Amino acid sequence: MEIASRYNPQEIEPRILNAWLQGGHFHSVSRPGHKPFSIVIPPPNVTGILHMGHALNNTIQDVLIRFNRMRAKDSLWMPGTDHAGIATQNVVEKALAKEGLRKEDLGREEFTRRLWDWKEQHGSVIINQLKRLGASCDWQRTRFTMDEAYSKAVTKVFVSLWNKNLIYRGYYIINWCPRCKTALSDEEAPYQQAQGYLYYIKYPLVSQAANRTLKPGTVQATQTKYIVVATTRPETMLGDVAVAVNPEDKRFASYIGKKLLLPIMQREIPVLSDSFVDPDFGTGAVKITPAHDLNDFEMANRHNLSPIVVMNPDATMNENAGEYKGMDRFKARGKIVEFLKNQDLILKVEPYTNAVSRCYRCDTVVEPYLSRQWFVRMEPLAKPAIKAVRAGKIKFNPKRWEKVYLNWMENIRDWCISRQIWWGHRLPVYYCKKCKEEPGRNNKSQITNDNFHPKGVIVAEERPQKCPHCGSQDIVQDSDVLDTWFSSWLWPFATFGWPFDKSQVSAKPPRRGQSHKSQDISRKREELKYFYPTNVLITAPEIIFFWVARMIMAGFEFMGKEPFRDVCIHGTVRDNSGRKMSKSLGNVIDPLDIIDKVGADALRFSLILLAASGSDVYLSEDKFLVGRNFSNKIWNATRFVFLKIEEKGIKVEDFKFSELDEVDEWILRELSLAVECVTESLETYSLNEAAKKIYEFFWHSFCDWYIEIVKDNFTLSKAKAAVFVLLESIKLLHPFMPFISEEVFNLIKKHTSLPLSGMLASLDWPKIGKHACGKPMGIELIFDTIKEVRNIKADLGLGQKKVDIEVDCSPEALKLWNSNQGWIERLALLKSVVYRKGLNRVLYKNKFWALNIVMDNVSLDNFLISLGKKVVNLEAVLSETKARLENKGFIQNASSDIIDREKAKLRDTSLLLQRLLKLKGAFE
RNA sequence: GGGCGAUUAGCUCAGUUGGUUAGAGCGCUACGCUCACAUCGUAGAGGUCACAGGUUCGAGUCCUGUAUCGCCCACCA
Repeated sequence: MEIASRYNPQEIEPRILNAWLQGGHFHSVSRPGHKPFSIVIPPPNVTGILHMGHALNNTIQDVLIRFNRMRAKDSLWMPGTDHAGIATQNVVEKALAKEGLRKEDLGREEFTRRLWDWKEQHGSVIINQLKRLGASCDWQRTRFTMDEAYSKAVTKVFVSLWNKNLIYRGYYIINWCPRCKTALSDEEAPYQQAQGYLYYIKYPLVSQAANRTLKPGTVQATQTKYIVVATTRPETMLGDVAVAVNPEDKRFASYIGKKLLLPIMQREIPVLSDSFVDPDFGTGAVKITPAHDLNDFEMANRHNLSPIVVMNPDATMNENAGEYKGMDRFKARGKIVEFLKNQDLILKVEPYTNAVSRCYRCDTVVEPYLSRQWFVRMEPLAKPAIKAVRAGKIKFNPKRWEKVYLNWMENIRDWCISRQIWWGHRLPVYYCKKCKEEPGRNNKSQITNDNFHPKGVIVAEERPQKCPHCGSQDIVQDSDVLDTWFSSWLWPFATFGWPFDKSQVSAKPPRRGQSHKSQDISRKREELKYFYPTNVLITAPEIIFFWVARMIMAGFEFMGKEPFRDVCIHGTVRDNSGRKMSKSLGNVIDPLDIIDKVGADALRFSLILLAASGSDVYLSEDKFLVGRNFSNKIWNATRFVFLKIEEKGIKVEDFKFSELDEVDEWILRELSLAVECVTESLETYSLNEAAKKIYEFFWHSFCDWYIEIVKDNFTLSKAKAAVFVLLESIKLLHPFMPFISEEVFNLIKKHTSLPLSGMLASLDWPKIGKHACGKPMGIELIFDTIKEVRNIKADLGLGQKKVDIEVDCSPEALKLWNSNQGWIERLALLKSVVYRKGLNRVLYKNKFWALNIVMDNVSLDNFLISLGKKVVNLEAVLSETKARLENKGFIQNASSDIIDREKAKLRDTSLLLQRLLKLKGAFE
């Protein structure tokens, strides 16, 4: 026998993978008259390496894709990677640093070339890792967000939004990393708790402070009236333009409209009222620094105050900072505090824990910074996206995420899309130098957001030859690139080749009668029409805002349709104590390591079992043993079947069953129920329900009962049934454990003469109900009897000893017993079964037979104890049931079948109880 | 500060519209190397379903409140 007794995924998985890829089993094309099923992969970062989150996310997608592929749908899983602007640039910059170079040393062009080199060399790492996981993506279609065709989509979208006045350039407070010198999105600047200080600073009233200079040795501020403001960043006070209080706050009512003298800068600033100010926080008065704080910026806008930027892009103080010019922001903070202390302008300093944003790549404290950036106006885009979800066109699963989505969408803010880095899609924005100088990005003290289409700014898909306004050829392109998400939000349709630009070059040779370009384009158009909207998007909760919501908006804006019909949000993968897995915590479990140890199938199956719909997954290495053990069980069940077939020289050529007995019928019925359950569960995205059902059926029905029963009576008929069940089981299993199921399929082909060909991945899904059998069967009662006999034997201390039993039964039941006696004796560990009328003791009884175990000289202690427990239980049930049936309310209100059930229960329980009491009495 | 979720066996979780004696896996205990599998088999122990009220003939399930934990959002200087 050449089948190993242990399943060895390391040998099998690479071979199967290769066969799938060679056979083109994952490629899908649109076929008129067929049904599509499509998913676009959440594109991993091109710098990424597979982590458990990916493993879970992609396993779920693969299960759905494989399931639908087997249901003969044209199943397309679109793979690809994301250029991940800052992350990738960071990786390459680090590599450069090893050569002692900075990107500026190379210049933009050369540095970008290096980035592409890096991508060519390392960009497919995660793709190959996904293949090892078993992901059945249509790999021929693998896309990259900076592919030429994809980039055209990005440019087109930018221009289109600009033309509709949905993109504008303007000043706003953004997250600014002074080290990277770029704007960051909110997700790129996560908050961290930081220990700092809250400084309470006195701002004197001008009426009293007028003509007084607040310099050392002159008038003491304590002698004047003042307002105290609290701040964590005293250096920003140099840019203060006002102090705000709550209009309801009586303490400050008399100050409103008056002027304060801003210490150090000696600038007069107004006291204004704004309901944003929380009278209960700090002193109830807020300094307004519009250029360095988002709230202040918005308040200043409300009150028509101009911001004053006091820092340079590298976070040193600028010329607006007076004597602190050139000083680093933190050094300036110290100096300013020192000065204020000397002036007695600090009331107190309190330790304070607040949230500080840090750059995710270099950990530098991010500065809220007034800067000229490009924005997308989101509200108009959000409207149809909100409507669609409300109308149920797009469904979230679990549903609760819908609220999260809607809440964000209804309070949506404009999207800062420009980044001051070099890796990404460059803005299709050109400046005519003659019409208008390219504006400096920083140091603006004026908030003048641009008009709709300002002069000298040209937004176009192609670089213009000359300025349409003045004809000048002195034109420069904006140096910024777009936020990575500005390309990912187009993923569900841009991956199909949209917008089908004619200049796209096809790699395919032209076909007869049509130029290859137009042929290619019309095919792509068809495919988009066929596969879009995609069926379902599988992603993690933290991606809802960045990506899911934006894809929905882009879908409606550019396709006029939702990008997907269902969104499944799965949980986060955590370590066993609930912490997120991260390199810095050192609690990462590497999926590739698990694949090496137990196989991709075991990894996949374990993950699905653990990931109950949308709940977080707590992992430790031992949790993968479930999958490993199950693999081995499947393997050995298969091994057993073919071992027997070989031993008996049986030829299985077809599934024409001529002589099914009760046991065969039972297992076929169980199989049918499993098919039904798994199918329904997969249709409703209850993957773990489906996985559990397969596990339960295969292990506990097929292996524990069926195989055990047929072991010593392995006929042709049994072989057929066993192979049939095996074949149908691995079909059910295939979406979850594609490798082992495929290998079992190979073995079936090898050891039988069944007309099977191709690969399991392309086979049809089992039909529901085909083998359901309505025949009432006593076989399950036999199972119960065997269990009960084992149970009693264990209590009697006869666990592994063979015993004689006596059975009293009807002639009909006797037939059942006789025809199955062999395996009954084996499974219940019996020496013999004697049939006789009337037993002098009944240990077990059901509707059809009663049974006694012949025994002498055994300890009855345990048996009587468990008998006693049973009696107590039954008495409780009995009195409960009685009480229920005597309850008028119950009789009046409960449905008739419930009442009937209770009546039956009363009958059965009291009979059983009587018998047990009698039995107990006989022993005592 | 708002919102959401969770709380069921030692651990991780199921429990469908309220209706038999609340289930599974892992772990644990006992026995067994029975010729597919010790990555196995058989049996067993283990739960006042977080707490307090309420609705109901009947609540793990519905309502209200409390506690603890977790997550998300937010402009609190």
